[in-house]
Amino acid sequence: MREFRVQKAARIQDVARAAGVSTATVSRALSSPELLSESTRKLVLEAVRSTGYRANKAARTLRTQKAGAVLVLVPNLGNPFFSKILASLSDVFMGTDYSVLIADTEEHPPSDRNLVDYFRDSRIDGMISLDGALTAQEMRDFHEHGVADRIVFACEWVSDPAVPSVRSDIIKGARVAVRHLHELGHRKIAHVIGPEDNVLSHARRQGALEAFSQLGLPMEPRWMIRGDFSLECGRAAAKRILAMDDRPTAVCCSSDQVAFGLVSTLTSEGVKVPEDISVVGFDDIELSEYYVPALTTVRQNRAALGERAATLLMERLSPPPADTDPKKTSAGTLVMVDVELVARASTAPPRA
Amino acid sequence: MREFRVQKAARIQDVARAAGVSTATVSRALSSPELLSESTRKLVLEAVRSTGYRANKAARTLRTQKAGAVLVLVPNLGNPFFSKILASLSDVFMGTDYSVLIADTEEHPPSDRNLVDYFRDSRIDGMISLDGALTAQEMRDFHEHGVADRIVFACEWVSDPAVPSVRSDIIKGARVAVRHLHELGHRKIAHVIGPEDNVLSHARRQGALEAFSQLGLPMEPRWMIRGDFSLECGRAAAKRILAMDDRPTAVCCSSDQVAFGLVSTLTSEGVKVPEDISVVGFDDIELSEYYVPALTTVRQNRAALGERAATLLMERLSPPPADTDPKKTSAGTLVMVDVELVARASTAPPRA
DNA sequence: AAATTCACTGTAAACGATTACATACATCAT
DNA sequence: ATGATGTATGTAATCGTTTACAGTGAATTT
Repeated sequence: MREFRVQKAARIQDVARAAGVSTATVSRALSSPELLSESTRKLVLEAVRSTGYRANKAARTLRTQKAGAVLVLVPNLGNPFFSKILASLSDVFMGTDYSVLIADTEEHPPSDRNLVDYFRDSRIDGMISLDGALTAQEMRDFHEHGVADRIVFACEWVSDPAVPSVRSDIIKGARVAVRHLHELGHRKIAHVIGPEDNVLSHARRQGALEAFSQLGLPMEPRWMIRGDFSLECGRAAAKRILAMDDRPTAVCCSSDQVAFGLVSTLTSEGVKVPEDISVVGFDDIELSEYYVPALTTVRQNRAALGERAATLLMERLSPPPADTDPKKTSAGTLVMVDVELVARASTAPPRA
Repeated sequence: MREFRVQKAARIQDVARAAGVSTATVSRALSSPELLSESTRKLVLEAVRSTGYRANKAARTLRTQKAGAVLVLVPNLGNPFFSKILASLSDVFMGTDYSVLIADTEEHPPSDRNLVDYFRDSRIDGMISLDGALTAQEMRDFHEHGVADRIVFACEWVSDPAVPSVRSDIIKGARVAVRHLHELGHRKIAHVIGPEDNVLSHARRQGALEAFSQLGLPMEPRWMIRGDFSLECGRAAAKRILAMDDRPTAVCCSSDQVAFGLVSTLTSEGVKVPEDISVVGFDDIELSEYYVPALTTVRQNRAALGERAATLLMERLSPPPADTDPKKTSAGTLVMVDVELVARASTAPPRA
């Protein structure tokens, strides 16, 4: 095996010596080059190059009180819906001075985590939460430690007007899903809805109700199936539906995953989709287009959600020059991302 | 809106004052409590509690030269195969003093990233790469800066004996897939294989060749379809197959995603799976069980892959007491994780 | 010619922990 | 009584930056 000589990392002092200047000058050459004369700057930069110098992040963080990192809170990293948003977030931050830390909230409930500590021990400057289920206590902690304005919610959110959020137009999403089914001729429409305490469930229900009342359809309580957003929940919903005397002719699901669980189970029980029952998903993850049948669904622009949330957080972390109207950023912000129906093969007119 | 008084964070000095001891004692109370007398320890811990003290990570990192963080390199965060492994990795580290940093290598090719810098500026202590496509230059950098022994590969790997890796028994996987199809009666078996330069493609091919020669089957070059691991590639492969005069009766795919793309396209062209063509995937991601038809595939134990990689890295970062045999850990390690065939509905005997 | 300004650069004090070394006191063997 | 040993604590140096402040000439103003 080859031998390598491990060279000790150069510090700013070494660069200063190599260039024949003070450490202050080296520091300035890197962070505020406009303060230096053309010649010194070149000199220092050359010394930086030749020594292979790289500024120590810990020292810099300690001195500047800026961590240069953000934390992303993901409810379930294994879920492709979230992981795609994470990908888009990380893309934005890669081009900046911020590192991206992640934490999966699923395995770590509020009791055995302490989010505000990430701020307090200067590991992070800001946070993006894809999880709307932060506790009231946690939000209080954020306020008490003055970091509430360095948090952005994406997808889900908490009802705290001080904390901005980026979200899809869920209400519209639910509405267009129902409209689509109505146009195809469906009148008996079931819903698989998320957990009671979830903000998305509320919005979804509101959109559906709006559409139903506008179309003069009754909202049958027995066709509201409570669940969550998982594959397993779709399977359970299918079983509920199969057991009904008077089955719906179409189902709106709380996520694409639910739709997959539903279709898979219906199909293996001999109920055809879309011939016997039409199914609409929600999210439009990559796979939906390749499902059998290709899934009709409401597209959430996940790339945009991530990108907007990241941008929003960065703006808050390093506010633009002070001449900007302070009122503009001081208020809680709400960025709404449009959704659209993607009609594919899992929906069709009901049997005559 | 409620007003909050933002309290300035307590430093170790404040705790020392509150407890009437020196900062050294406070530090010891937290990191080596056995050095202190029972009474002082209690005294300090109470002061820590009352001041709400939390040690500043940057200062600690600077002083101890340990970052308390690891970087996970993911080829494509949006891919559920990887994100599940990431979830499992992050789970292990959550219980420790390490934070998890992530970087998506897809959007950031070797040219515009500098991995060794993460080590050099003391942002991280170690790294886990799910990407086997690190350049030779990058590996050389790691060696030169003496950090090669703080890297672990998972799933994919590079051919560097000094760097340990955790991987599935891919060769066996390919073998059992072929055997399964053979047992069902298939003799005309096609393969969608990954990129030429990918380590997994090699292993896969080797396993398939072994099985073919043992079974006395010929390996028809025209049934080797080059591709990658994506949905789109599955679609392309389907088109290739549809265009053939003499079609295979079964196809082994390089991933479940490829299988989805393949099945989806075959089906929409009127070719039935498994009646006309059987399809075997690779990975067994959550969705495979819920696909239509449920996908026969080779299960990679993603939770184990992540967990083992994380454990392996931690061992290397904080080696067990020196009385352990040094030879045991100094050599490159290879942890092999078992795979198994999961027979579901996408495979069946060929048409008579 | 003196005073003022300006453009650069250097000196040294932080930032907030950890830890080598020194010290103090009690205990114990001789 | 004396020195040795051990236990518990304190003092102060250190990690590697950034930046307030001070200083130095040269250019410009009065």
